[in-house]
Amino acid sequence: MSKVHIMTDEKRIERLSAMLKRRGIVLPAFEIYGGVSGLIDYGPVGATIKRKVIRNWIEHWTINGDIVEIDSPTITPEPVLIASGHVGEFNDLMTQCVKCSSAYRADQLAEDYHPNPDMLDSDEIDNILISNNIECPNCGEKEWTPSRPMNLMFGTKIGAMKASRQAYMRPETAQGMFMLYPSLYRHFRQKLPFGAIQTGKGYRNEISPRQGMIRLREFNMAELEYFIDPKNPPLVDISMKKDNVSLIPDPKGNEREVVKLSFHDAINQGLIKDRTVGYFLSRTWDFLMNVGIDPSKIRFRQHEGTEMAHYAEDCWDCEILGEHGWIECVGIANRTCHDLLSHEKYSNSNSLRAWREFDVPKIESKEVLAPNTSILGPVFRGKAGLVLEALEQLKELPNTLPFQLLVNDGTEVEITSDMVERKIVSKNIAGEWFTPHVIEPAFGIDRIIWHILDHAYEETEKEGEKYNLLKLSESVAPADLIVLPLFEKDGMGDAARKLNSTINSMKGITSLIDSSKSIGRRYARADEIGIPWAVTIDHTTLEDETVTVRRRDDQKQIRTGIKVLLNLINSGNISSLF
RNA sequence: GCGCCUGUAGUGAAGGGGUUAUCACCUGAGGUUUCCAACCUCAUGUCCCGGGUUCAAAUCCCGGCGGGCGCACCA
Repeated sequence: MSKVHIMTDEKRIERLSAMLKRRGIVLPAFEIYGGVSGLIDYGPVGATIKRKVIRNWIEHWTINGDIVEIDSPTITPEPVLIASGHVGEFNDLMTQCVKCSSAYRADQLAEDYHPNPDMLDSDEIDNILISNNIECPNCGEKEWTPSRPMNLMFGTKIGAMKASRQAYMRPETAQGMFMLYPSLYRHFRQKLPFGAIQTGKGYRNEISPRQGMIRLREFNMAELEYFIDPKNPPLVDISMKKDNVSLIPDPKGNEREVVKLSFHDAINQGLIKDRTVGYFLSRTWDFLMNVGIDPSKIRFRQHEGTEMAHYAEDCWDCEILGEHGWIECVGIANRTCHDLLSHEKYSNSNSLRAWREFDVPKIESKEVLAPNTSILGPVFRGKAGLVLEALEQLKELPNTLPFQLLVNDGTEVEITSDMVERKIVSKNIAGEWFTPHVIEPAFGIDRIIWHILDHAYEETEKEGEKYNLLKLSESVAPADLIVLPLFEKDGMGDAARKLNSTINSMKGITSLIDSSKSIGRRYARADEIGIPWAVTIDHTTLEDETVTVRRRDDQKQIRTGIKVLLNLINSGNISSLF
């Protein structure tokens, strides 16, 4: 990742983090036992925000019907991750230069001294480093720390004792979608394109988790695998996408400059090469708008060849600017057929393909030597199968019979004219099997939530005092509204409780109630956790069934009837009051 | 993993080898109050963990754990 130095306001991060902790949004996990780096809790307020972000994400992708949700285990048997490449990629031995602390893959240092260094264990490879006086490429020193495997996956065992199988906590949810490909293919009536999404936990045993919620050891992922026929890519229409976005394309000419273009133009000008990738970039943009990310703090950056993941053919990151600088929050990769092909190879399954029908069936006719098995069989006995195979594979037919046929076991046999019949066979070929390509948008939910909070957090002043508010989008706010009795007495408290339970009985609507301390303080508390609307019950309410509705973002208040308000809440349209 | 800095109520801070660790805000109970963190009374709650030095450790030392930054690593 290119280094980006942004002036970050560390004090603001501290104040924001303190608020998140104080208000039960995001907290360090296991804190009474000292905490564990890279693990966090979402508290009573944060868990709701997280759930709403994920729900928005699921609805965003499933709305067209071509994408379905699945859910698979986090514990994954080793062969799956061998096929996916994770075991190989993650099990490298690392060593460090004692002098300058540069870290290297030990097998790469030992490359010239052993034919197959990645097969060695750490003692063997340490010996090679010492006995060959291998120098540190950085400082030239020849002293190395003992090498150790840098396995970024959490290992575990399925079952006990001898019967147990090696397994890992999944490092990504994507493999679950590939495992279910056969089921998805049937579900979608064997027609591409289609996709599957999954949200859930992923695990990476990071060497040094940093930056709060940015690099976690257990984190929330949301991934989409969209399967396409590369020869008939889906028709996507993004002509409506006129918003200008910031793009940093991979330069052929070594320029890494931000280009402001609409997705539509970026595709038409060839800046985004794959239309389908472009479509998902624009849909990603839409999602980030929905959950309240600041559009001026988003950019899409194409990976350079060297940083491309081991599977990806083309890759764009969506980066979001926050207090930690530009952070990769979404990766959109064209993984091509890599995963399905690899699983097909390792699992011996033949159901990881799709059928492509030709527009016009192909008629293939060729001249063959059709075997007469009643003669061939008795003559060649055990070898007959090999002979048949060799006959079928024959590229050029002999002009005359008998002839010498080379069989797969290296021997030659004589084929006489009574054993075969020369004839022309024609075959009607309606289509072909192929391995679909897959486009993968992968979202880091925790990173997105951090930026939602970061962008929504506003520090202002009110009558000389500091005043914080969280201007969350209604779609991710921890509650839709809060009901506040001006006072507990004279029946206002009862009226508030009644209204609150009426609102909460509406499907999908969450209302809170708060009656402790002064009204100003309660507004402040609600503002700080981002509740967009406050409904206040006062003396007038008791007389004429009206309440005041207060808008978080400008503290404006409007008086309206309870019945009118209930209708607006139900239709999600409170803002039309203002 | 290395280096530098760091850890005191829920939050933010002060202090510091010796009686009962200080302050503000927050939180809770009661009072007061006719819409934006008001006020009064009372209450709850803290020295990250382990070891060492010492008559005595929250304070000094060592280690661990956590946090921040830099280097390295990072799908």
